[in-house]
Amino acid sequence: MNATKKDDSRRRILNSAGSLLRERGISGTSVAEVMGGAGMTVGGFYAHFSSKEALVAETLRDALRQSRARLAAAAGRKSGAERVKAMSRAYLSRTHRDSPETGCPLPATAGEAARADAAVRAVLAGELDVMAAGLAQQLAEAGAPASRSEALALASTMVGGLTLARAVKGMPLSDEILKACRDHIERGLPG
Amino acid sequence: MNATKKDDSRRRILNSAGSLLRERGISGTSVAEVMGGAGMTVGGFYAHFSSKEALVAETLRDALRQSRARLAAAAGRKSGAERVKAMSRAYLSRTHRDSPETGCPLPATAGEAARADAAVRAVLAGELDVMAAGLAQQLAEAGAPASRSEALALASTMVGGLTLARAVKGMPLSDEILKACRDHIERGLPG
DNA sequence: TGTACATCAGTGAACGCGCGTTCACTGATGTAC
DNA sequence: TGTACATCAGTGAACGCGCGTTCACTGATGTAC
Repeated sequence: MNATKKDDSRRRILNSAGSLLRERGISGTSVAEVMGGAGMTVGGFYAHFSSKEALVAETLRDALRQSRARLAAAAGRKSGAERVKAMSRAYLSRTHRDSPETGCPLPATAGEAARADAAVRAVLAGELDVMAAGLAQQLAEAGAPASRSEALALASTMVGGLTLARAVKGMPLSDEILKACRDHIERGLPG
Repeated sequence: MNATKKDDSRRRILNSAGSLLRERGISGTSVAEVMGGAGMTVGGFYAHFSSKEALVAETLRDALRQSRARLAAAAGRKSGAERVKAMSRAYLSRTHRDSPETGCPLPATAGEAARADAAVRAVLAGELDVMAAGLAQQLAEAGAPASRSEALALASTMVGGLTLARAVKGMPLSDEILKACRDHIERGLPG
């Protein structure tokens, strides 16, 4: 089963939606603009997705997986506390703050997700769970007790810190928040 | 200088906007609905505020102050680590998660704030700074080193945790996130 | 090899709707004399 | 005390616009014979 032209179009739609969603959130992203970014016009959209909500759910899943893969790549071959530290530094970096369109979709979308439909929220829950499991494993390897609980708190600090840093971007407080979260996380790691 | 009828109307507009903004975020809140909630019609709005953005900035300042006062009330006469613990428990509670319209405006608005105009972001920075200073003082009283930095990380964990808990509201993961953040914060407190 | 036909991804214009903002007007209130 | 006038908060309809979604159509591609 080769990749058809339609599969290719769908990929381009998801990539376009991925960038826009990360940069402007759910309500800030229009179907027409997504299609434009994919090199097509609005009318063709419904041959690929049944609604904007369906697109958002698919795109979020896709973007969250990409984001996890990126973080894993940033951590290289490290493991345990060193791996968590590398991930925290990559996530809470100025680069990540200033390049939302290629990063984690949560800062731009998590607030809106509370009001999104069930499919969107289910995707979020599923991907968050995978993310937490991965972090918990590294924390357990590092010898941390209550590693799953710690992993969820870690994720909350990273998402909250990046969200607040972006909200005050351009002011000294922004860098200060990133550094504070990085330091806090590193201080809490075993070893 | 008595409170005039106009002052009273302005107050009602701010209160209405305060509830809606906390519940639905910036783009989810319309000027017409705000005015309806204040018992008036759309047309009168511009006698009180020059634009929706101006209303959002004023409302955010107002709501953030209210939220700080509420947290302070929840902590009663406690001080130091005990005070921080009480605030963390109140902030990361199921009640707060399930009653956004009377709580902290950050979870619903911080993601959007990154794309809001300078006035909105300046209000956020100012109020965050006051919040951090207050927390830092309690942490310093409790004997924590780097208390300002810790205060910023604490705020990030609370905002991030509540945002994620709301995004997956109705699923077991939601309660789990709240508890994980509370436990993490309490584990990090001196004493 | 060539012709006729079916399929279907994508186009482009249109739809109804809600948005932020504007504006001519109303009607209650306060001041001037 | 009573009358004329100015003020101005609030009304309600209208504006232009962008949104998500629909739909008749196009034109490239593949299959049948």
